[in-house]
Amino acid sequence: MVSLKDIASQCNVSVATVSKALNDHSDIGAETKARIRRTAREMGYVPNAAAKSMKTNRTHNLGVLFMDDANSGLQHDFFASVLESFKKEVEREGYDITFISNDRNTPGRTSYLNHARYRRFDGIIIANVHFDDPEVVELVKSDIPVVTIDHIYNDTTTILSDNVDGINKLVDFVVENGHKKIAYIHGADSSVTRTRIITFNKRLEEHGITVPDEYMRESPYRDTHGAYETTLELLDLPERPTCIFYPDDYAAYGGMRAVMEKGLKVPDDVSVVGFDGIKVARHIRPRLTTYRQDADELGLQAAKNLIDLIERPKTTLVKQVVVKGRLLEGDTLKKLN
Amino acid sequence: MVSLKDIASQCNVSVATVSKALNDHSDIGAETKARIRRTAREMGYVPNAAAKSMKTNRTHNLGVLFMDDANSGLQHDFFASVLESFKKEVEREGYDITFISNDRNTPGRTSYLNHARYRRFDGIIIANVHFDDPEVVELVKSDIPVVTIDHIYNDTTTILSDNVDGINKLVDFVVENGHKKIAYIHGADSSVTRTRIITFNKRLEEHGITVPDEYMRESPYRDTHGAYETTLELLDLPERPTCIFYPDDYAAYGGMRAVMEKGLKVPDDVSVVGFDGIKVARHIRPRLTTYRQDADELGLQAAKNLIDLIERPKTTLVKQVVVKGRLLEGDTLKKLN
DNA sequence: AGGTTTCACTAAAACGATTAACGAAACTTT
DNA sequence: AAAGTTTCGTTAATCGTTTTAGTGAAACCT
Repeated sequence: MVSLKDIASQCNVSVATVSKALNDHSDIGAETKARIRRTAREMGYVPNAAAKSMKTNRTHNLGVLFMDDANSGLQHDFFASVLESFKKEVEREGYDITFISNDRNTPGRTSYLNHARYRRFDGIIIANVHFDDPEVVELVKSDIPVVTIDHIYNDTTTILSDNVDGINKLVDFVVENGHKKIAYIHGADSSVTRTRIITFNKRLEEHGITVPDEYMRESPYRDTHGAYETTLELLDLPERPTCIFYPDDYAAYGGMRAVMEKGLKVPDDVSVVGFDGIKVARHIRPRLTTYRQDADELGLQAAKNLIDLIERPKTTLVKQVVVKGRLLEGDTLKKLN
Repeated sequence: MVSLKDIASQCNVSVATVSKALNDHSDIGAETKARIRRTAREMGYVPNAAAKSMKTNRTHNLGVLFMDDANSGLQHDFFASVLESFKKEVEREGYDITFISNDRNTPGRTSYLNHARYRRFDGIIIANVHFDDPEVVELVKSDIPVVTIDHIYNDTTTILSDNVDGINKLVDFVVENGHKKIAYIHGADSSVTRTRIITFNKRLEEHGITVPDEYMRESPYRDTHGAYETTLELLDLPERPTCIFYPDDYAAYGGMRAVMEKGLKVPDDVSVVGFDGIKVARHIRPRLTTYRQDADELGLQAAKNLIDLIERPKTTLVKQVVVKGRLLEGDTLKKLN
């Protein structure tokens, strides 16, 4: 590989001059600069990121921690979209992204934090992990700039979907369509789940509807089989709900399968409401009624905020950015009466 | 950050000794070694990947080029699975992965190759790109070890699905179910597409079935709308096909929508056959009849072969690894007669 | 006692860049 | 014309490692 030294000797100048010429410092003469740059191009010079980072203490490389223990990280349509959008934005700013390895049982692995230190990431984005994992907490508490998606820590910038808005919109829509017996299969406990449950109950109460305990069930996020089982339980209740909320779209498909296998129809017998707005759902009939989170905006905000934290630490505040989504009216909700 | 130098002065030994102790060289005494290692741990030492790579000429970082111009890279369920599997395997071997940025119109961007050189990737995996893009070709022709997924170059190791097996299995299955009027909406031209088309025609011929020209249509991969439109054309033919093959599962869903909007039923009026076996399809009814590519195995093979090329260049052959998938019998194929 | 091995460690160069400090012309001032 | 300013480069230190060659002391042999 051709280095500054090669260019220097080719041009009969010092290495320093070459460095300055290529970085457009003002103390190199115009034609010297031009000559050096031309030679660099002709020789096929490419800077060495490692060498550069040693001097500048900046790698222009961001760490991505993006995986739960179900390992559905990249295959999670919604988070893949967020990451895609994040990636696009940071690349525009000259950053690359590298995954923080997450396989907990590889021999010789180190903690997330040590991995991040080893690669000297300038910043880190965290999403879709166990946020109470001590290793994750350690990472968040470190001096490396961090942005989290969809989970609130103190002292950390967070980008999150407007879950309150989402649940409110869905509840309103369902109630407007005449539903009164509404069940909610919610995801496993987390700050997001709690927000959704509270909002769900509160909004229904405002509509004068109380939700019986047996209508509130827990089933993991993105677990179609769990949702399937839980839906069967709901359908066997003496007072069958007319509408079921799901923790996410995948779960909703599991639920719809249960409804169909019971010999019932969606939405004629049971209405179904998802959450997320996964892309593939737009191509499948019946179209799922759901709340589409704005993955692009989430990724964009994560990128912008992280880069601000890195490049302008003095003037950047830690904050929570809430991103609104929108109601997607599909064909899985029946208008009653 | 604590460096070798800090440990050295703490232990009253030279930097060289510390380096050797941590790397377990044989010429450091046992108790010195132990003392140094303990101190390193206590001081929270983490090696600096950049410094290390400068001396060793190895970054233990692999480049990933994984994006077509539709930017459906990460959101492509199938390729996300491949990448996930690839990632897991290389991490086991101590490698990280970094994306080669693909946004062609960011100011100051360099070619894929230059990006790869800048980061000094030890190797590169390429999938789902325009393989005839000059920049991709340049990358493949470079001296950096490369493995491609699903595209054959000379002199490059390729991991590919057994498209011949896939099409044969699907054709056999469809014919066994009594279909004779079989249309094929195939993807845009590529080595994979060509293989599939040739196999499709050949196998049907062996079954004594000739496919009229108007049954062969082209529509881009993963384009639900294109598939929708093309399906409408097929349904309007005087001799409507009884079964339609699609380039992939997404396209198949687009096609199914067209069938339904025509007031026809899948599979009663028109049977539908996909390709890929995307995960979400297992949760949606009707279940798509398709050929499930073994994404995990593809990723695993890509990882193993790439690492072999990097670590054992002398003894590793460039080769083509073919990975079989399996027929997924769903509910979208009707048994005729 | 002198010579040879072995052991445990150090010195120093090198990887490829950046940058503060310095210096020699050349050009302005007064 | 002496002094001050620009202008354009160079020198040398440095980032954190690895590695080759070398060193001195102890241990072994004869």
